[in-house]
Amino acid sequence: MAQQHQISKAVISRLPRYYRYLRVLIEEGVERVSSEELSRLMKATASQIRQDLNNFGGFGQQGYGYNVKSLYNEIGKILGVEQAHDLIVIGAGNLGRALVRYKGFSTHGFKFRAMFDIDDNLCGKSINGVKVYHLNGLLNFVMKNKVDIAALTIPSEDAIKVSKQLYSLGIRYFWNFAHTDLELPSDAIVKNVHLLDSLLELSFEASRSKEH
Amino acid sequence: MAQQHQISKAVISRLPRYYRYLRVLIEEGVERVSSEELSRLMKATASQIRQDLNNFGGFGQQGYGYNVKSLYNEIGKILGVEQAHDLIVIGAGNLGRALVRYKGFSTHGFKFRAMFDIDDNLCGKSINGVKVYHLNGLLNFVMKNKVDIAALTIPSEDAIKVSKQLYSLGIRYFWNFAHTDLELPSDAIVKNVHLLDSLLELSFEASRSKEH
DNA sequence: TATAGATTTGTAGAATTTTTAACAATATTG
DNA sequence: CAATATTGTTAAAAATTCTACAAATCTATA
Repeated sequence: MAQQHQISKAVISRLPRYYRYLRVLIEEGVERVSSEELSRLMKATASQIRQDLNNFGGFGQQGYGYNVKSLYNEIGKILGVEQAHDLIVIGAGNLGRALVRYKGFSTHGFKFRAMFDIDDNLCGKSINGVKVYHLNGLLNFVMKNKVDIAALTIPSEDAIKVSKQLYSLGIRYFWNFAHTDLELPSDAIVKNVHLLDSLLELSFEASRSKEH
Repeated sequence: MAQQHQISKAVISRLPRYYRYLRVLIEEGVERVSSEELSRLMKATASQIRQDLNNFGGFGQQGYGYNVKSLYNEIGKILGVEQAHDLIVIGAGNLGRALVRYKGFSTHGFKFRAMFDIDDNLCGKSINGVKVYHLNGLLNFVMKNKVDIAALTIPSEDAIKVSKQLYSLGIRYFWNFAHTDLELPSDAIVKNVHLLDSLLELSFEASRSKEH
């Protein structure tokens, strides 16, 4: 096994962005790229790019730069897109439906296996080929199927409750869209998408500039 | 005008979270809170909380702590929830619809004024009281109405194009859900919600832990 | 093919930013 | 009024970013 020195959060959060830009370069038929070129494109410093990538190994070559395709693949490996990830979505409202309908996830190994809701009008339906079950069937489903990640698109209190159930069933990865923090043991890994928080940051900037 | 020393991004990104927790405390009828109590609740250090809040003024009192309600209001002011913010949503798909349907935004001063789409089946409809117009009418609408923030829930290329148009019409605040960075002058302020990026971070953690 | 000059990485160390610790100053409480 | 609680703030520690450059490779040319 390779060395497993701790990668900083700041670095991890930038990886998907590198991945994104590299994909664009591939689509444009670009074969090689230097950290300098990439930095201009991404509005980052070349030094940061080199240092970030070097956390995972020397992907570049002096005098040449980086091979776009192979760097893309390496970052993909690091991000785990080569493994299949099985997801369930709790909540089949607009947000949940938006998730299962977005094409981009499936091309990176994410497979939506089921949705769950308490609304009887939704249960039994299929959204983009993903079946909606009643929340009552959640426990049964999770015991019988491989589930890696649970996406939570339900109100805060429900999200806290359901995430605890899912944790007790062994699920450790949560993609949380509820407007609250989850209350889980520390080995659970939660990625929050707090839309109001992000909108408030925008509001902060907007109000602030008006003061001048 | 008060001093306007630069507030760090890290601090700003924590403000909405303070705001969220304080609201919960208000709902629970809690009148005062110390940085120590809050830190336990929020899993942060008390020191960080005190220092963050102190960027904006001495809201606390030695020997007492912080008055929950007044701190909540102060942070609300800082975040600009007292001003009305007029939003438009570009893209009336599931994601756009999820935004205009979510109750939480309107209670903080955010008003969705219109949605725009190119799908004729959607145009003319109303979603949660918000009318969907054809994208052709965007320019006209923006010239005749106050628009503070544009939410973009359309594919990447379209988002880049439309955001440039909106910028040229004077809009400076963008809430971008497209899977790309926008290409705008530096006085535009963009908050990105890159769902795939956030899912990939989760995938990174999941893959990483499997290696052990 | 050999070679000189240009390019570009990987990395050590400096600078900056962010977080945490510690405590004097001050208010609260009984 | 003494004991306790808790802030605001200074200073230290830790984390992150940037600068600078030696080492390695590439490219063009004779």
